Amino acid sequence: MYRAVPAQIDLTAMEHEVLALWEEKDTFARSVELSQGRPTWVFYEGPPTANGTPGTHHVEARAFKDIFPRYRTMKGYHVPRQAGWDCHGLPVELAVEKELGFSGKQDIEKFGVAEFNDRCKESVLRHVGEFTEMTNRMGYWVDMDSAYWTMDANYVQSVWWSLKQIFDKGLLVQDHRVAPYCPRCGTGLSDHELAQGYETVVDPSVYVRFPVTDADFLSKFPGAALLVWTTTPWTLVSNTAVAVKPTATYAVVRTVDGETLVVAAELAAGLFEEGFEVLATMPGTELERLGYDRPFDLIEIPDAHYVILADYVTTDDGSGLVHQAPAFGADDLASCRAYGLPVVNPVMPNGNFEDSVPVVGGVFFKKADEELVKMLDKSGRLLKHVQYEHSYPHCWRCHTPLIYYAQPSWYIRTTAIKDQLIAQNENTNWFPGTIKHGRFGDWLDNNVDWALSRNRYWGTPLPIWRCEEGHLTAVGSLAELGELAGRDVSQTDPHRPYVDDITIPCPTCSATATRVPEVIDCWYDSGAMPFAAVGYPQSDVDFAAQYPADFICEAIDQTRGWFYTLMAIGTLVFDQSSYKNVVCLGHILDEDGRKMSKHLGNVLEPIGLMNDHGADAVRWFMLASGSPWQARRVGHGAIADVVRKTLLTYWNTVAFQSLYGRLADWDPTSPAPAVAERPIIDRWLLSESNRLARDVDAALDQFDTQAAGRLIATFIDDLSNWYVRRSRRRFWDGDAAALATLHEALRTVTLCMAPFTPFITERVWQDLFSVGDAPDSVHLASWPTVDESIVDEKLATDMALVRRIVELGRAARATSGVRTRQPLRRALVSAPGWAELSQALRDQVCEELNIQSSDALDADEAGLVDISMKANFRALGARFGKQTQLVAAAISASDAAQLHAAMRSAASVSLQAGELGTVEITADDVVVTETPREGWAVASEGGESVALDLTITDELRRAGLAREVVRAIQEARKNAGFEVSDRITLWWSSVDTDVAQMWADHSDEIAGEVLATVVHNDLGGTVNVDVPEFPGSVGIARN
RNA sequence: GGGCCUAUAGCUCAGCUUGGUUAGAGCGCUUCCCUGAUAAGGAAGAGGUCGAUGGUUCAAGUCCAUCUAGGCCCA
Repeated sequence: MYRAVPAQIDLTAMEHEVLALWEEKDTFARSVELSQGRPTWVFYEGPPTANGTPGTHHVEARAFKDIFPRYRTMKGYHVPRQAGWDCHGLPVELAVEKELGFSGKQDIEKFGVAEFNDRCKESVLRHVGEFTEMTNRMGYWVDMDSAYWTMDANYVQSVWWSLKQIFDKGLLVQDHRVAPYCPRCGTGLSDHELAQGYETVVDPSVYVRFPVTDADFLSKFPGAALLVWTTTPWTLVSNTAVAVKPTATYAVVRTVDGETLVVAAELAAGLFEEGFEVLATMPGTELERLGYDRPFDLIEIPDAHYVILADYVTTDDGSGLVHQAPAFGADDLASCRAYGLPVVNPVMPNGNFEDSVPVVGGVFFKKADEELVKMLDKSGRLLKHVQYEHSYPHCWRCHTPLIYYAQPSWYIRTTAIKDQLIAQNENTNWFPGTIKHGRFGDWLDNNVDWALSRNRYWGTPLPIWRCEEGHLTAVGSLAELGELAGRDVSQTDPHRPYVDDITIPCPTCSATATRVPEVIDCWYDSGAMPFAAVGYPQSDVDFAAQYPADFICEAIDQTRGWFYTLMAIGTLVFDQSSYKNVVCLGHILDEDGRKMSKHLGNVLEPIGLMNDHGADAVRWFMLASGSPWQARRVGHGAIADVVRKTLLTYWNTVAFQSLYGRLADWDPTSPAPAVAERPIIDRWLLSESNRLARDVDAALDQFDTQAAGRLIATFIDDLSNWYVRRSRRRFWDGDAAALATLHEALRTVTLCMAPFTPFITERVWQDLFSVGDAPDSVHLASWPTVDESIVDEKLATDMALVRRIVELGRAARATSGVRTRQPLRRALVSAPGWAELSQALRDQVCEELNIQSSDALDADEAGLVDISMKANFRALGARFGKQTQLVAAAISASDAAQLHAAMRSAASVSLQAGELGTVEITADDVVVTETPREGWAVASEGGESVALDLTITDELRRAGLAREVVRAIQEARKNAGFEVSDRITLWWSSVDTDVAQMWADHSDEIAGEVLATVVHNDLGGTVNVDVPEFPGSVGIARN
């Protein structure tokens, strides 16, 4: 026996009950336990950075991270799900700095690193609580009790171990890195900080002559000079090279002043407006290694000062020749390094030139511009000097102009394993596929070494100890460190400042070695989670069994974040990427298509959103509404739609089944009638539900939640608005086949939906399906088994035709103005396939349209119909190609009726198609539409038409009246608050003979419909029934 | 500057892989119908140069190229 299911449901309240049920029964833990021993499907949770409150975009990612493990569990896999938290990093530090009102590293040092890191840790713990609450509320099943924390001592040591592996391979090295740097605060800035500080400034823009010194070149072009453009004259002191674009065309020009200059050909006209003469042109490649004389001779830069090639150079502005100062530009550094050029930096960390530099010694870098430009002018090097307005990054704290500044930095030489990375990517399945060779593939193709170190505090300390001699020792664990130090340090917090205090005698020279001051990029932490999360290799785990992941999922911004670091570290340490399938989500936007941000005030708070609409609705929206790969707009309207359209329709069908199942005292565990014995509409529904289970399975196997969701939504609509609508009468009668069929169909769709909407399906499972030896949770149940013998594609096609014919019939009724309650005698149907349809299916049409009989509109009626015919281009195009139009024209020009008649008697017909001559046409080459002529209500579409006979006889009119009476009584019953199962007594009274005749003919039928046990031809009843335009009175009373 | 994604009804989106001649759904709007599960359901109507241009083709929303606009990532 079912539990009673209310027709109305408060989704949010229901979800809280379900959460309590899961809690009480420990359902998640049991679902993982019960699958022990089955094949493992490996999932890695990408740790959210716990440095802020969770947003709606986290719900999106977590919905996807939840659905596939649930689905795979139902499919018979064991899917452990370990949560994780990303604890380190600059965002956490910045948040704490803000809380403490700090404005830079000096404040942190003053405050104390130990104290500061404690605050960072505390901040992480605080935010993790909010994530946990959101995660629970949305029904994301992930084990938070065993969560990994990137700040845990064991985690840090796993990271150390992996860095040691990389160090031992010679791939962890120290080098220079150019990064934005604030000379006042003495700190580098992250990209995020950089974005906050752009200000519009006016800088000098200078064109400077660099005289060529190459003898060969000068012999061809005496007195030639390179024309070089820059907006940072102070960097000219450090000029090391000049870069040209290898693929651009350069010209040697003679100006009106008789000067010989080298510039990019396409920029010459803009630079020399007074006119110029082109002496020669050449590709950039021919200028390579051309020597020149540098503008200032203030500092030593050995083995330099020639032209190099660099792809990044553009010919959009300037001169097409770019001055290179590798200490002050990331591009400069990369291109100069390719030529082995030296990196010379005369600017001190405080932003001033070193005192030893002539002229500008002790001057703040930006202040030097003026003096240097004056010198260039004096020496005759300056060709052109204009003021140039552009946006330049400033420190967001102190507004000091930032300097792009080379600092020593630790790198992982990922470029050395680039080919391996590309090969690993080839073996990875991306969803959507475009990312693989697009955004991610491009990133790998243009791989640069990973700048690993950060000059910060709250991070995994770089485990390298260095002695005065410069010998480096990589350390893989606290135990190892203890051995080296000669004392037990296993209980030491492996963070700064504690780990900094541990010194070791250098294994090479025995001098004292101290840890290098840097911490590492927190992206490395998260990329190390496949092994660090389980404490490998220090712990005792079967690592091979859970590496690599079968599935990971994050939003698209992770292409250069986690997706990359996971693959890179996996490849560096294990020669294999850490994941096989990756789902890459688009971003979530607000209702107006803007990015959600606190600044704009358009953030949807996730818990509020879920309490407004229900977590199921939000999940369904994320998973099945629109394309998950694309940026999507989220708003209350769209989510409310999910509730109304999908969830409540599903729920109401369940409530309907429960209501009539209970009324009939139907036992879901009792043997059901054999499928083959059931009415055709039951067989259709069972075929559809088997198709559903099969097709949703196939879609989810390909990570396509959108397609799967569409299948489910369509099925729910079919279920409610076709199967139940058509079968209501059988449910009123407690028909066992109908109850069994709907029960089975609901069971299938409930299982298919369970990974999407875990709450409502759990509730339905409890109410309808958790009986006998069935699992006590839908989430412990298996994916529905598909019985292919029940799938009937022909029946699906036939039913689709029936439903199209019904639609046409409804349209015809609407145009005729004859309401549906008025029975009609006959419908004529013209549609391919109609003639072969079984009587049972035709009966569906008649019942739905309230028509007594339906017949094929065939040759016998030919005189009554108009026939129109048009070409079937798909068929004709395949046969006639270029001549298709000729044949189509011939078809429309011919007499449709004649042609149609000819086709009925012969397989093919000859037709004159203009210059093409005679062609043979078959019935497949045309689309025929037949429409009756007079006295019929007609609707047609796409070669199918329905005609209704509008003749209304007295019998039909009385039958219509009987229906009218039934409807009025039903309404009265409902208004009077009768239960649907209440039996009644019926009274009627009328002096009209026609009405009397109607009662004589239809009394039993009416009584049956309205559950009347007795009918009196008299006045009476407790409830008066108002039948419109009824000459007399009708009354009812509950028995 | 580079890469990727997107552009279809007032709004949110399918359709594009596999080209076929009145281009679909939902929401909203107008009119009507139906209703003993339903906050439902159904019919008709208004509303579309399928971002622009050019090309391929007998035929282009769909394939190709270029462009425009927006978004994301990177410089």
